[in-house]
Amino acid sequence: MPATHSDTPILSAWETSMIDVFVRAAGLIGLPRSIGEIYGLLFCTPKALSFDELVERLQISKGSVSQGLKVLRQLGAVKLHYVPGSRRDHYQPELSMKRLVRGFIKDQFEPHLLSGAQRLDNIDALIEEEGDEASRAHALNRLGTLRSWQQRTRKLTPIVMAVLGGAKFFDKEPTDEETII
Amino acid sequence: MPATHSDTPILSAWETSMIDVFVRAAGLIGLPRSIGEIYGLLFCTPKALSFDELVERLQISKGSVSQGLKVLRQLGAVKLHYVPGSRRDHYQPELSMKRLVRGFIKDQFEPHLLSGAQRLDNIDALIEEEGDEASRAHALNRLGTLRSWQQRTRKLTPIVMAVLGGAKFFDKEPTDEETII
DNA sequence: AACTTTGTTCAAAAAAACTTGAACAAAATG
DNA sequence: CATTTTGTTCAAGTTTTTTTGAACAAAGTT
Repeated sequence: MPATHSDTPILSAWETSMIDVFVRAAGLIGLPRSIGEIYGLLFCTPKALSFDELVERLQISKGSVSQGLKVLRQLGAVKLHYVPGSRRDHYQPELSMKRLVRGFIKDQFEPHLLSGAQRLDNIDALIEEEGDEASRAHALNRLGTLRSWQQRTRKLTPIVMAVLGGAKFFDKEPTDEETII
Repeated sequence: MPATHSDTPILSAWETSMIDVFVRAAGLIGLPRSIGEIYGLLFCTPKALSFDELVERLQISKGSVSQGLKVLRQLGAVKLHYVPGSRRDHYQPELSMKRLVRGFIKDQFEPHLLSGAQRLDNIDALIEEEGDEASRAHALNRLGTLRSWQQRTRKLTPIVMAVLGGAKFFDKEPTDEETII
């Protein structure tokens, strides 16, 4: 019997399938497969896993695991779990959907939205130094549309978070402030 | 004067910048640059543009424009605009954020959610044919978490649409049905 | 019917994103 | 302090995605 490697290197059928779900989900939000795999395996496993265990069970390189964990930490999607006997870092998945979504929005969405606001101001300036009155008017009109889209997107975020928090939520008018918790 | 090509082949500064905004936005939701460019130029331009005008002004291949318009049509992000004098198809951008978002969700998100539901049932079956009682219990527990995430995501969609519609919105309890419009 | 216009398709080229693994750094251990 | 353990970095390799452009189809013109 040519035992190439022992212990628990192979993933069970249900683990493979569940990891696959996370790989797809990762793809959906623009994250690489390896990140889906890492989070997925942590999600499947009862105990915290070390760096090495991730490398071994997922059969991916140390580089991928290192970079993947870095991103997952930034997103707040994994937490370091101190294990007394061991010098290694151990990881557990964040299981709160609300926190996962917040991390993603804060890290991947909001930065784009904010830089976007500045860009629109630049475009505004560029339009002012343009050709005839009529085309300037149209350009400013479209810019206004874009600004309204941005605003609405910003308003959406806290609402989404509120709903995920299982919160009671109330909103009288589109122009009103939201009452959240 | 070596006039390589005439008319309006070059984009103005503000057009370039505004198109850039859409290219970034496209990237954010996983669509190729060319699609951002096409929608962006349509968004900048007062009149409907033909296939050829898109090719010429954006300086991209016919293939890219053809495929890009196909996707944009599927998403409902562009509309065919009949122009009396011309045999060519002319396109205008969809300007309603609500419709744009709905198109995107319907086309890119919901399919994954639905197929996801089936996948979870398969995983359920796989877990049942597994090792010891304890690990099965944990696996089923995690599967339950995943199902609750799915459900919440499904609940979110109509809420997002309602908010984008500028609608009055009310929700007493997490478990309640939503009252929309 | 032959020709032109308009747009699609798809294989190949180009570009972008992801993964790997070897070299490296940091810190603990003996 | 030399050695081992643990994890990071990054250039090079691989894979995936996107773009191109030439061949093709469909439909209108003359």
